[in-house]
Amino acid sequence: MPKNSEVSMSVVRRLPRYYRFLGELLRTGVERISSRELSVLMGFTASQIRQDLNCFGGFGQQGYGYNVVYLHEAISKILGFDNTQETILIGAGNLGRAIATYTDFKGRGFNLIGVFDNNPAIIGQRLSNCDVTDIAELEDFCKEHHPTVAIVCVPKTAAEQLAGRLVELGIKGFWNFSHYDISLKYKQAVVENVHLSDSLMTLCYRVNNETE
Amino acid sequence: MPKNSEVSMSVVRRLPRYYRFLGELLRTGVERISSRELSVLMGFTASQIRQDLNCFGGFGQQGYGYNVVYLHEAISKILGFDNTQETILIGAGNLGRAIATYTDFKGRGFNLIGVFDNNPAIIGQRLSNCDVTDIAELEDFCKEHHPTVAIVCVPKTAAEQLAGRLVELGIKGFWNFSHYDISLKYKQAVVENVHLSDSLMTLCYRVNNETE
DNA sequence: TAGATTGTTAATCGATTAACAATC
DNA sequence: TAGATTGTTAATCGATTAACAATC
Repeated sequence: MPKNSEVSMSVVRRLPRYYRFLGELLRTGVERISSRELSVLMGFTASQIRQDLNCFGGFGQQGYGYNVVYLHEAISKILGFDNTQETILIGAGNLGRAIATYTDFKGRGFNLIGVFDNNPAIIGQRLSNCDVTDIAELEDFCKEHHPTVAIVCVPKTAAEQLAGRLVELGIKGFWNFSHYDISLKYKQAVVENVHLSDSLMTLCYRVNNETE
Repeated sequence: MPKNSEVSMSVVRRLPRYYRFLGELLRTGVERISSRELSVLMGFTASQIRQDLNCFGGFGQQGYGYNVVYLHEAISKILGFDNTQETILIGAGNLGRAIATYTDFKGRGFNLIGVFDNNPAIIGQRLSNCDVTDIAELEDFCKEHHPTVAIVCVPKTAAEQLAGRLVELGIKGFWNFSHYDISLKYKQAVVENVHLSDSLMTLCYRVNNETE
């Protein structure tokens, strides 16, 4: 098995998709599947599937294919779902509330332990098993509970001010919904950006150019 | 200028980022910028920036660089913001409501004209200038107003049932928040997926493997 | 004019696909 | 054993970077 750091981002970003489709097969009661069959379901080439999986080890068997239960479990381990990250959410506006409510943190290796906001009208409300807390208490909270991941659902300017503070407090990973580019200044941080408006702009281009 | 269809997806997906950074420069009052300066701000190489922009035409001037106002406006045109797409939102749960409230549709070439749900408790509520309407009225509405884009904020199974119906009714573009893979069955549709849980799983992997 | 910076071609790099020997 | 399908190497394809002549 190659060292994980050698695995390219292209491959890593396909892992969740494998996990989703295998989960589906699992629920359907499918026992084994070949890279060929999986390629039809997922819209990848069989070659790519075998290549991708072999970055992490040999999970298949010649002449048989892949055992669905075993492969699903293996990918869950690779993604690191059994190593829980203590997580905080910053910003409990519309988007933050939707994220907190909608997301299955527990099943994905995260444990939401705190929600913060600066709006007095929101502070004190209950959200996904957490009391929305004044952002002023962020330092105290982190020193006590040592979260490693932060979900950033605040406007750009607020994110700009928060990022350094969060890195300082030991946050290693960011699920970033703001337009502030955390990675540019904090190179060591792991940042997954969800730029909704970028996605919408791309859709605009494509609707105008791909449908003729 | 090459035909748009020749422009690769990699380039298209960077356009919104250019637009965002140029908008920022615009607000800061910066008049001109070189690909070198922009590369430092954005974290792309200067070479890539020039290469990308030249897919759409020569917007710069040797020895000068790029005029910020002009380039910003040009990218807005390329993205197609001046050609408004009539848009409907399906699913007014937590996520749908956040999307409807949070998103600047008007500034991005979209016009939200209808919101649909099947939950009687939600139908009739007011959301982003629309009355939440019973999904049963989808056909009548589309035949009258001819929307071209649908935002899908419903669970996987509902999306699976809806997709064909929407394509049938003339929807060309999908902003898809569900885990149903619309493209697999409807090849002609333009689909932008926002797979939040995939993004979170990727973060899980990276936090576990990139921070040692 | 001299300096700067683009537009564009060529070189490099990485990712995907094809092919096939190994093996269940 | 024969058939199927993997793991893996080699070939192809596409995207990024480097270089530089054109030109403002």
